[in-house]
Amino acid sequence: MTALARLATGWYARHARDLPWRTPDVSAWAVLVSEVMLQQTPVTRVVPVWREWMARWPTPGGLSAEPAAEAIRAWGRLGYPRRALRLHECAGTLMAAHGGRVPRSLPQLLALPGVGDYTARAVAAFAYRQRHPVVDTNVRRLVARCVAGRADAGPATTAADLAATAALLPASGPAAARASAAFMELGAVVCTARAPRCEACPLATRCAWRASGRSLPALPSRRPQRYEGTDRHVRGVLLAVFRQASGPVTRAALARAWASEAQRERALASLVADGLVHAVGDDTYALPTGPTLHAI
DNA sequence: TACTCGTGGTC
DNA sequence: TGACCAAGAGT
Repeated sequence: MTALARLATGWYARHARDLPWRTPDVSAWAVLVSEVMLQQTPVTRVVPVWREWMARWPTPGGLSAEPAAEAIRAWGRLGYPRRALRLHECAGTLMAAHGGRVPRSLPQLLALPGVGDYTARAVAAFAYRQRHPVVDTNVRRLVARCVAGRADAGPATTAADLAATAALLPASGPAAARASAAFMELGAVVCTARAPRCEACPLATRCAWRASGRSLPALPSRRPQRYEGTDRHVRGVLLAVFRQASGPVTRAALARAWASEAQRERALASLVADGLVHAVGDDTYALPTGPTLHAI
């Protein structure tokens, strides 16, 4: 085992947050749902929604048997609601092609809706204890600092990221999975983007970035981050109307939620294009009702 | 590759 | 106060 993995794993055993999807007996389905919910969404907001989903849909069969609208409603305000739709599709794929179980191989996981490179590796490692590098934004930053001595990682995940992380992992699957969880946790709570807590870091004595004097991170790109008034905002406002309605929603109801007609129509069209909303009449729309597997 | 896609907390 | 950003995926 590499020294970094040993130090990180030891720290993790003492300081890891007590997150419900880390309980030893959680199913691969529960891990998969947690990973999708955690995509670009903070842990504190995911926890209560994940608990609700697991209580309601402990297996993919339960979710796939319900209309997609229920997944969208139960998604609440986690953001990026296409993830709820993909998770519902994913449950259907698991039932249709995998016997209701989450597959174990990376290629099969990658083929699932809503599962990309990160999530496939996270499920293989955390649910099945396989030895795959799990590279998220936290790990990339940790490795960039500790190993490469840079203030932050480059713009995109590359084969180099995977190779650099794989080189840190212990030989056995379970130990590698623990090390990956430890690296992610360190990046999330200690080696943070803005205010790293090097005094609390178990890797500090071996960190190239710290040894070289902690050069400042590059200035953030100047892409506008404004949310108020964007099309994304309008989509959120309109979809909230659909979530709260028990049935179909009229154009008039949407007009009450957002005044600008051009922007409202543009947002509605994009929701329809994404499959989050369907037209059910001339001036009426609703969350998607299908497909359900069967009507018992 | 670069862009789109929500939401709410933080400093 | 408002810019930044938090376990990415899909196109």
